[in-house]
Amino acid sequence: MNCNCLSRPTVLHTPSNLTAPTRASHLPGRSVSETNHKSTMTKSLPPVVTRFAPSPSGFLHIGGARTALFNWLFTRHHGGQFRLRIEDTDRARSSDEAIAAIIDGLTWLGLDWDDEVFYQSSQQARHAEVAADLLAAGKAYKCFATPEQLKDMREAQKAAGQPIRYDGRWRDRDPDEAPQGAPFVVRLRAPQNGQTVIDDKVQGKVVVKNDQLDDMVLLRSDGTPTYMLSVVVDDHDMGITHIIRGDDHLSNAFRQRALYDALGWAAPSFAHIPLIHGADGAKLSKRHGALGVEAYREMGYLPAALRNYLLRLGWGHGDAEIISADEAVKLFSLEGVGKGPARFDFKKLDALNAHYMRHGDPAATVSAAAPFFETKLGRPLDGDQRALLETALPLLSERAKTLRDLVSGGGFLFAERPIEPDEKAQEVLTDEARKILARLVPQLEALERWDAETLGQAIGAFAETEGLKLGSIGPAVRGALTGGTASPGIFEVLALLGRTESLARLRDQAI
RNA sequence: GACCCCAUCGUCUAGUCCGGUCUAGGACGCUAGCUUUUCACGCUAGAAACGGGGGUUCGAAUCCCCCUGGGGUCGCCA
Repeated sequence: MNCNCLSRPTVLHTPSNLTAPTRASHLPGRSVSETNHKSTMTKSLPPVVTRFAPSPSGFLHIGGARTALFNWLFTRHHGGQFRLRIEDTDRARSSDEAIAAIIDGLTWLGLDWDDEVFYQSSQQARHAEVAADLLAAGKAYKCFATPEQLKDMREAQKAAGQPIRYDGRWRDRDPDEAPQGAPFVVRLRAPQNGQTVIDDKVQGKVVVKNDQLDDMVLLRSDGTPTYMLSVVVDDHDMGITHIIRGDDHLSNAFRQRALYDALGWAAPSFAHIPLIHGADGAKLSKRHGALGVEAYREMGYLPAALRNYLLRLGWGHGDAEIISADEAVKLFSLEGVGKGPARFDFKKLDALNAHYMRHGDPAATVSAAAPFFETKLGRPLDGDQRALLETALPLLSERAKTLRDLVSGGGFLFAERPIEPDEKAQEVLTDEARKILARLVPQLEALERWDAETLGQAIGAFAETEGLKLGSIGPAVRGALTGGTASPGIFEVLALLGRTESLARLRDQAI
């Protein structure tokens, strides 16, 4: 697979990091020249510029997050620029909350973008101007067909078993035939013969006959640009070199390609990555399991784990499974992206999350876990408690898949006395067991050192003098200390809780 | 319906481009055993896939065709 991107002419693009970051500086608009400038920049290859262009009508869902990740990885791998563009052309369906959620989600995942956020709606005038130019050049035309007429047309086509597409009724008709002042849309006069070939970086060579494509709407009857026009103009103006996006845009690419050609612009490279499906194999949509990334955060997943999981979903590199962000940047390539859709599997995400909790950066895990503990406790963790959490982390994470599991397994650390043993613990804390506890307490009180090893020896010796096996006193100690029947080893728990608290909890249950 | 895309264990994938080293590898999950103060972790072992049919070839998971199955798109949404 060769990279024809290297020979693509680039647009003259002001390095945005050199301009003052004013409110308007990220609006290239008509200041962008269309001059091909390859000769003056021969020594450096055209830089890679990618973009993630979500529509702010929902939240950053998992599929979008992966698209962003792949763009980010590809860009960082090539040392290029990764831009964030909010496709808010449809103002009615856009919301500030959605924009905030997208930005929060990307930030949480550690996907940083270059330059300021670009808002597509800020370019409407530019888009309309491009359409006007096309109209003037005869490459676009006015279509006076009403929505009702088009609806009828489609129904007729469907009834006749014909392909559904605009029939070109105004393509060659004299605009003067339309009623005076009638509303119209502007459509692209797309080629009707021949074929269009897109050498997709993931899907390979894809060919579509031009007679399959109809004349798409560029400008709505209210004069606003459609998505199809906006993306092409913005991608061009922003100097985007590689468009990496969901598979669902593959057919759009052919229409957009026609627009590029009409405009005389070189099209960027395309890479259409497969969509993510739910565990049942059905498409992951907003109403079917497609959660926003914040939902994964709330479920207790670490960003590093989710990122690693998303990376491996649809991309592979030999047997590599655990891949750090740095390694991913080094290894990532579009060639490694699979062509088929992948199903989302929580079990594997769990496994990855467990790995990162156990072997990742402890400080990051503690920071991520703290809010979960605080929510559970209803109060903030103080410095000592945070430190306690950090020392307990290795023990706790061995028993957890998510940060939530950390809370359910480590809640005893911050529980307030007297601890209420749960049902199972109560069964273990028989009168007999409580008496044993009473005899154990003085033995522990006498200890000079209070660490797991010393405690282990002391309790072992106690068991021996009592003529008991460790297994018959352990559960009671655990029940008294944690209020439950599952926890890290009791010696470790004793050490974690400290002498004062441990003894107090044991006395609470002893009789 | 039309057009386009895809197809290896239950799931994610390696291998496919450059046919033989594939009695198809890894990971998650699953099963069994070991370890063990509980729960886990860990370790060991195991079950588990080239959708079907035709070709091409000495030889095909790998190349070609058809079928089947999945998916996407067909808006004055993005």
